[in-house]
Amino acid sequence: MTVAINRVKQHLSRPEARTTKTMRVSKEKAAENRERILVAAAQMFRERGLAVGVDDVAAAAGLTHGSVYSQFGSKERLAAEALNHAIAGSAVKFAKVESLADYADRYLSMVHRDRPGDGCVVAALGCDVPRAGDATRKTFTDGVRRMVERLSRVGRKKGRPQAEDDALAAAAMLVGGIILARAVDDPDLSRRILASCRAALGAEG
Amino acid sequence: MTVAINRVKQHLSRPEARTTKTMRVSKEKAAENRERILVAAAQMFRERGLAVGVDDVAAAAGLTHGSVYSQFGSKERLAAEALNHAIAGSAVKFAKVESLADYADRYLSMVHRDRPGDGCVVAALGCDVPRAGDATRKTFTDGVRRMVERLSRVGRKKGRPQAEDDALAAAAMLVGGIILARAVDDPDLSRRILASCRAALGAEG
DNA sequence: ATTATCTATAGATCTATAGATAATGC
DNA sequence: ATTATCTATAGATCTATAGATAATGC
Repeated sequence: MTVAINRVKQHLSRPEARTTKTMRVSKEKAAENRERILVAAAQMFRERGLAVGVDDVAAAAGLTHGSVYSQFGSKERLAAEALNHAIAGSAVKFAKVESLADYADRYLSMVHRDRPGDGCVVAALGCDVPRAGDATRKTFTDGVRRMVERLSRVGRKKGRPQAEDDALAAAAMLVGGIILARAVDDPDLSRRILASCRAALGAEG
Repeated sequence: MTVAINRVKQHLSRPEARTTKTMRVSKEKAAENRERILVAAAQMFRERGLAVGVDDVAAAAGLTHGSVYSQFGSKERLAAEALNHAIAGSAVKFAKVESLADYADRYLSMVHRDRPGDGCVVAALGCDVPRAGDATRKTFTDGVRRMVERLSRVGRKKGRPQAEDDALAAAAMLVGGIILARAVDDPDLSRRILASCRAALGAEG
């Protein structure tokens, strides 16, 4: 339904084009379209996996798949750019976090569990990435690095030489915790998984 | 290639059928075929995700997809049974583990990382399961429960009331650790992830 | 002249079903 | 008579490309 609305909107904004089939848009508009494709792709890939079709992504952005190919050339490049976009968003979201406990509280929340489309790429696509293309894997690895860096910066025992070890282990527990909480079909077990991981990482819970 | 060999084998075992197109097999043979489909499916789903086609699975078992539908009725039921088969296999593998450190050492190994087809279903398909059918999710949840039970049984601090909490958090770190180690495209980072998680869980590393 | 977009379409795949086949197992 | 299997095929869907279109931006 968003699709139809977007399509209509674009037509309404240029009434003289109503009878024509296609049109070329301004550079500004094209950049806007590109951004809209990226936003849609970033959300849909996280929600439904990398198997989401190019046509679905395009439709969600109010365009056709031809436009996506014109902008990105291939699905692989679209995926890599979309992941990058999502990772940048997460970096902003967690920029203000000040302690590991705080990080865990936000990351291992019910909200994050229930809204994968707005959440961490690593948790949403971790299992799919080994089967994805090189560009996608590279972008993903960058996301993991950023997450680990932030974790080692907010780690409680900053002086310790094992700061990076701690951050890597914490990242694994965060990612594994959300993945398990999402996958399990028992709401109570799901809640216990999140709570246990939060507790293990020092959050009050 | 395994495909072709299997097909030939089946034909060689009944030479009089060589000229015919199809044949019915004995109950015993049918059960054998079913088992072969399950083994192939369990491995392929873990390696390549639930998106693997029915035809690919059938071919790997030396049969056609029609046979799979005759045996399982739908892809969903095949997937659920295949996961169950794989989970049973893992239970056997980890039955002898005696401590959390031992568990971590085996689970967070390079061998496990590099052979997802023979490894833990939870780590291989955790991200895909939320998007799968109910039967698949249910079987998966059962697998998580079994893993957690075993972990709480081998937990170092058995007397503690938080035994289950510890097991849930440990499961998250194990699963997250393997997933990250598989996804990342930097071998050194991958090794460090495994080592850090092993250390955090008390393994000597 | 360039180019973002659309339409149409090719060529793969994928799940599922229908109908034929022929041996099994009663 | 039953049934495990195969073949053929329907009907979706998916990635990608070619060619047309028409406004932009020089």
